[in-house]
Amino acid sequence: MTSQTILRKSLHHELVDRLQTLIINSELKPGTKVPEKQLCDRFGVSRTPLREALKVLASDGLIRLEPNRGAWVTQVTREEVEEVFPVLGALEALSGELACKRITDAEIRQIRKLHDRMIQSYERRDLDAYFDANQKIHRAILRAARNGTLTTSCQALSLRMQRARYLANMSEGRWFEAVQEHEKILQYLVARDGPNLAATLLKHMDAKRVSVVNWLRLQDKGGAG
Amino acid sequence: MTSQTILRKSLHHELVDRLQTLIINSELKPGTKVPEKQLCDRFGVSRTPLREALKVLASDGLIRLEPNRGAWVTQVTREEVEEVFPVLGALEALSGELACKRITDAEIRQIRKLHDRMIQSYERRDLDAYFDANQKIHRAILRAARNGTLTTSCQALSLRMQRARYLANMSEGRWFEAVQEHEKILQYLVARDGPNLAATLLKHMDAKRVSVVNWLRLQDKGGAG
DNA sequence: TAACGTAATTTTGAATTCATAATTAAGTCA
DNA sequence: TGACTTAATTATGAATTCAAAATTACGTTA
Repeated sequence: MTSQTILRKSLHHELVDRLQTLIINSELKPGTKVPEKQLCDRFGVSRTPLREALKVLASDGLIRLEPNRGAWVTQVTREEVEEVFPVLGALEALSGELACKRITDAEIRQIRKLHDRMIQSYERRDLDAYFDANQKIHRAILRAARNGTLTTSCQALSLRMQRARYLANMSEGRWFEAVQEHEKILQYLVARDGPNLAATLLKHMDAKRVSVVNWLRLQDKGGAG
Repeated sequence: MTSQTILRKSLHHELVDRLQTLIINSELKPGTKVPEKQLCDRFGVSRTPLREALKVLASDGLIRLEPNRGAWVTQVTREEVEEVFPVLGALEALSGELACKRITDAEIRQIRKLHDRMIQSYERRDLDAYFDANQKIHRAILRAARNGTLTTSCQALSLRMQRARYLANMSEGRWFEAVQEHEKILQYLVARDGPNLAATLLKHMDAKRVSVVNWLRLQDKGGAG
């Protein structure tokens, strides 16, 4: 039993969470093998619940199971990005549309706060803080849509892009553009203008796709990340 | 080792498929407990791979895991239907849009064949054959969209609705309407008219939602299914 | 030394075992 | 009889064990 030993109710569920975190923080690096034994030691669990968690992560596309060769952390490929972002775009557009119908004034105030914080992070050029606030805004809109299935689907896909998205240090120009888009997002949300919010979120997501694809292209050329 | 014993490579993966089938065919009935031991006997496997499969099915929402109380087949509730269909609508709309950009003439010919078969099934009032052709059409459009992620997401959600959808014996009026919608779907696909195909698929899915919700309402009142 | 083949080791997949929690059955008392 | 305890049984969650596959280490030969 190490200090990190897990004590919560459903072991495999907790492990799913923890492993997701490790993958997003790229403590488990894309393209590498999932060190089963090492993780068992680290979390103080046996292989059974760990392997249960791996099956779930595999069905979410975060790892790939190779028969008799173990589990591998999946790479974020260009093909995957080109697939996932359009789907994410459609889902976020829907979330915007639903949110406009259901969001409360209090929730809008909350989002405005997050928005302001995001703008301040932008002005400081603090990418980490920017992404944090950004993500919280998208999540808040999703929550306002009052659709758990939508939330789950979005988050699953988001997760797959997150590694890449975090690493995609945007160009100064793209960053400015993204901030402008967010001004519109807030504006349409306040106006409860579903169609325009949906369209803006869709465009926003497509721009993100382009940004991430560009970054991947650089990665391929430039070598190490 | 019974006659149904599974021999394929990845046991848990095969079990995920088989259990999904059992649930869709409601051989495992909504609201009932998943008979772990019985299934192990039936498939000639031990509890380990079966339980791995159950974790995956739980993450897809087909079953619910209650700590220390086993796995239960989830009910199709009205709330779930109201959540899932809008998401499915958005995804199918996207699939239509993408399909229009990418579908080949050969694929359209194939879909036309399925369409004709569906119409014939309608004229015979053969609901099973109708649903079969219907589903194949939707899958063919999805395939033409050339987006594996979209396909996976759609099918996961579809699966959750399938039990309900099959059982939703449509009213004569609704059935006629659905057929009309499918005529438009084929038409827009042939014309490669993405926006209109998307809109039609969205409407189609929303009508399905209404139909399923109505059927659930009857279930609640009338008792047994 | 480099390529190949074989033995030792490790890893994987899945069955089995084991402690604990939940359920059922049996017994007690009003 | 019917509510409440308590004991027996069963089911669950997770560790352990075991056979088979893959990998590594080693030795042989050209």
